[in-house]
Amino acid sequence: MAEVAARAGVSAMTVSRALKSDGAVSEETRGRILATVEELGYVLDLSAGALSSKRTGFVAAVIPSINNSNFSDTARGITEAIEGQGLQMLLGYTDYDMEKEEQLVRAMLTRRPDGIIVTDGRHTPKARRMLQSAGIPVVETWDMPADPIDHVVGFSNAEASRALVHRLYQKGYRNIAFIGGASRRDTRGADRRLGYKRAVEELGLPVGRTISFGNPPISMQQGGEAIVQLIEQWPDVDAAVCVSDLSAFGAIMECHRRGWAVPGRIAVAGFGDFEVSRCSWPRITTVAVDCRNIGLEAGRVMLRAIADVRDGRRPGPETLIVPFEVIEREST
Amino acid sequence: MAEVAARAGVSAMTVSRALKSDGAVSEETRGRILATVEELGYVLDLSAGALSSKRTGFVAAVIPSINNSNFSDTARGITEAIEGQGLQMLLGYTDYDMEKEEQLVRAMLTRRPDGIIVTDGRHTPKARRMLQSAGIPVVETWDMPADPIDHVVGFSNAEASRALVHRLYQKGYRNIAFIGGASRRDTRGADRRLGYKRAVEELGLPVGRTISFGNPPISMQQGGEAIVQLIEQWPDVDAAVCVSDLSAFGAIMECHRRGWAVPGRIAVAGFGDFEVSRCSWPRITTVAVDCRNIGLEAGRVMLRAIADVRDGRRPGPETLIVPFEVIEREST
DNA sequence: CCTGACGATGGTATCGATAACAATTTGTTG
DNA sequence: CAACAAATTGTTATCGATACCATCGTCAGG
Repeated sequence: MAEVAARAGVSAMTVSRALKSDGAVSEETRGRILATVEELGYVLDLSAGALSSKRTGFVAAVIPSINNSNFSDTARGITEAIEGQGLQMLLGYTDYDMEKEEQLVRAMLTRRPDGIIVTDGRHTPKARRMLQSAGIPVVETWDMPADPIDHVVGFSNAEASRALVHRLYQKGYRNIAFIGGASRRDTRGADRRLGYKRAVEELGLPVGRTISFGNPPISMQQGGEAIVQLIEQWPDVDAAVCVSDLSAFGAIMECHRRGWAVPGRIAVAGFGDFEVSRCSWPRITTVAVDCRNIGLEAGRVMLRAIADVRDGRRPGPETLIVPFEVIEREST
Repeated sequence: MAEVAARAGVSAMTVSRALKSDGAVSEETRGRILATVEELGYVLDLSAGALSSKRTGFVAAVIPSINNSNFSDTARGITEAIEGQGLQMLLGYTDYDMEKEEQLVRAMLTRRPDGIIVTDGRHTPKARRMLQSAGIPVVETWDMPADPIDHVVGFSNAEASRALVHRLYQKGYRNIAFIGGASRRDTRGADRRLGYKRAVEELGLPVGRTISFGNPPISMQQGGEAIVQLIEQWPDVDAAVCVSDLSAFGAIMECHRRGWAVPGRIAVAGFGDFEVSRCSWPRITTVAVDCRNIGLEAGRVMLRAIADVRDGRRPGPETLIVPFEVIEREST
């Protein structure tokens, strides 16, 4: 930067100002400086700027999986919201593992992000403590935490799942099962199972029709294996609620292969409104959440929070509940 | 850090050493320091360390889309390779847009990564120049660039597509079409189309059976729309090669809906071996590339290159060709 | 008992930018 | 044209760690 400054006949400070959009520099000087920058191929070093300004321009985002289109949509939403504001997303994934989340949070805080967005309402005690004492805005998403750390942009997975079961009941199904992961690592999956459980209980339906299969993320293939197991174990089941659309799809395809009509022999519903659910045949009944919008809103909450910190304001945490919708299609 | 140092009765330098794995500190002192760190809840500030050590510990990774499981698998591979080496991935996506790639590269270089991995062999002239003059290792992946910038871990999309068409020919198909995106933004898609073109020409098959539909990423739904258009335009077509498995899946589902047998009325093949191709019915013939492995290898090449830079070595660029495989399934 | 090697630790300069304030120039108004 | 405000630019200290070199014991070998 000193070199650019010398060449343009100004001080380094003026170069610095010329390179920020809001810098107070005369148009003429800015032009000259930008030309010099171009000429020398100079690239600003934000890692140095971060040190003096005490703002890195990073927003850390922690998602369970980068391969799950629901969460990558959320990541896209976050990017959309913050890019253009001079912020850059620092993305990491936990593989649905709270221990890994803790490590990741630790690693990210080491980079001194201006804020952090996590995709869960539950954390290890250490992770929680780190998030609380980091001194930056925190947004928890995709969940309704019982005891929020700071801001929240989410919905109740249990409520959504419950609503889906009720819808199936209205349609006439009376023996409804749940297919989900075997591990409790996936807290959202656990919440969906809980919602299912509540619904069958309050509807007076047979309970305990639950197949647990594999570790998250539950794959299409596991859905296929699970539905076979389900039908063997409880032949009278007439509908299956799957923890996600992917397992629902796998289940339906396995049914096709075996000549079981969907619906007819068994109805299958999913969760998440993945593209495959809209394009497969039959199309899959599911719960749609606007994943990208969760990211957008989380990003916006983060922008406001960062601006508040910058300007010394101290407003309370925001809680945003995003809507979900049960979408009925041909699979039920 | 000064506070930790004072509390532990040592200098800041010793604290710094205690916090690196390779630091030369006596076990006793390290123990005392780590205890103090824990007690105070101190978190190392890498953004400051980066400035003095001139190594940020970032590896920038630029992929076309975060929603495409092929590329997110590659990103996972990169993470796997570099994490545990004190490196952190800085991920960005271009939406298959070379202009956006340029902006992204610019933004990433501003963070002074220790290396950068891009998912393409073609770039805007400016992007190319920036990558060349950044003074850090560059790995181009998923492609075989005509004129590599530095290291390469890839394969020829054209060759893969050509091999697929040949396999269809062996199976007896004689009127083979291609379904791809309308834009030339997706350079890999363009390469696949090129390979298709070469194959039908050298096999003496009818040429020009090409449907272009929508912007990348080509969705499932667009695959469905495209196959209808294809059959209307050339009713004698007996096989369709799709630019990706997702469009192939959409096409097959649309055929189901309309009662067109796959195969029979028309065979459909994809590209990428997405999970949906293994789990749908019929399962989809495709070209499998080990996406995660591309990331792993790219990460390893990067690790070596960074170590070389650190130790002042200056070996030539590596080129790694990863294998692809045509997998024949029931859809053809 | 001296010497040199080595392990452990400390002191100081420095990485490359920006904040904060100071200084200078320019413009405006009565 | 004086006087003051606004716009522009410069100076210096600083952000929080690490590189580099110096220092101080300790111990083995002669």
